[in-house]
Amino acid sequence: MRQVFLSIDARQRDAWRSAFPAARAGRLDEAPVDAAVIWLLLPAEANPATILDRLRPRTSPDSRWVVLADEPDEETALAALAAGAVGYCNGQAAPEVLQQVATVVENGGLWIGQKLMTRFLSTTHGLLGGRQANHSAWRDTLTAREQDVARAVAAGASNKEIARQLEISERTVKFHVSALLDKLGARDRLQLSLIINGVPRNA
Amino acid sequence: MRQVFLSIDARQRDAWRSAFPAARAGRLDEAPVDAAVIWLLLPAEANPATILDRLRPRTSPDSRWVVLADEPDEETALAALAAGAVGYCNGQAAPEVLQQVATVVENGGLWIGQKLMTRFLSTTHGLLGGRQANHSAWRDTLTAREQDVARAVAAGASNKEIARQLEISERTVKFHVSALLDKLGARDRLQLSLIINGVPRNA
DNA sequence: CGAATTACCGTACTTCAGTACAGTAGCGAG
DNA sequence: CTCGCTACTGTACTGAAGTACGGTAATTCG
Repeated sequence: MRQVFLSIDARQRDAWRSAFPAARAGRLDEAPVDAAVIWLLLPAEANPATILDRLRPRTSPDSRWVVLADEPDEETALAALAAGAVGYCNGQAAPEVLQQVATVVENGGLWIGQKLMTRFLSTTHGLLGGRQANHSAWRDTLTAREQDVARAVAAGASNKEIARQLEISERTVKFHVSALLDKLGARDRLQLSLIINGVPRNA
Repeated sequence: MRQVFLSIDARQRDAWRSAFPAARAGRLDEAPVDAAVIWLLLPAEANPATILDRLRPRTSPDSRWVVLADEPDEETALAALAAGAVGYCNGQAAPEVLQQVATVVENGGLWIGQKLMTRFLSTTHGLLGGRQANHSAWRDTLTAREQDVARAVAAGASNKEIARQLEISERTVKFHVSALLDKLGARDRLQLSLIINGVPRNA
């Protein structure tokens, strides 16, 4: 049996069900589990480490774990991976995505999702003292002044505030903002801030 | 063409060659590159960020990058991933491993190798341990519905889009957004998104 | 020199966000 | 049963964001 789905209360995930129609679902405290990939739906407050540790003796040493979370967050992802999981993704993900995850982890890969990855990396990179000349992807298309405005927008400033900060008219701020939206393909300043802050938009 | 192998001096990798006999190899500074997976053999002293940034405009935005290193190290791995690579592995790896890496990254996965992964995690985990009260701080003040709206706003959706997503009227979305701004002390939805996305506040 | 780029500013306009001030309805606690 | 909380909706309004025209001045580059 390749895939098994486990949850605490035998809750079912429709997306998962349709991704792997032939697979089995069960409860966490069940008898020995044998599968290539074991999917775990954990409640938000649960500690992945404890659960994985309790489960490990009842499973084959070479099965691969994927933790599903309804509200993924960085900390839990780290905890899950540290506890031996090789995948961490949103429980509401589309069936196609889940199948992709399966392919990846079965082949020895690691899946933590694009969104988590970015945040994860930005945090880590800063903490490790890496020089932050990294996300220059957006930077090199922009002029110096546009970068000033971009930073201010990304920090949540209004046009009026930016105008005061840079000592230019509000009209000129709008001018630069429009250029930024155009160059970076954003619809409004919020999406602009997501791009600049490295938060990818969802599909 | 699915795989392309690039290096600075047209050096060849036998392992890679036999993993993908049909694929093409070339030099870094070549004309536009189009491939699903682009393999990059970088010298130890090179900065992955610089090279990837220089290369990015000449490639399709949805190609996946794998950086090969003769002497893999944690810092370079981080730099490569931060610069947009989705794989980092030893250039001397066996063909079977390389094919596995290809499968993983083509399916949207991330490959950084078992050894690096463990070191990586232990470092990160320790560093992140301290500062963790922030992410769920906003969650427990909010009702279930407010959290739905909060997530959508943070992702950059407009009121109209959220209304469609949640199947409620635009007016109700505004209602929830106002409650969110009040509860979380944000001035507008941009600041709200910064709070929810965990982007630190500056002046 | 002309052309392109950058930075700057103005008025007028449309669209959206957010608030004010209403209201209905369900549900659980005291 | 009333009180409080939550979810939902409506109309009307203000102000901000963003666009569409317009313009001047300085710089670099072929």
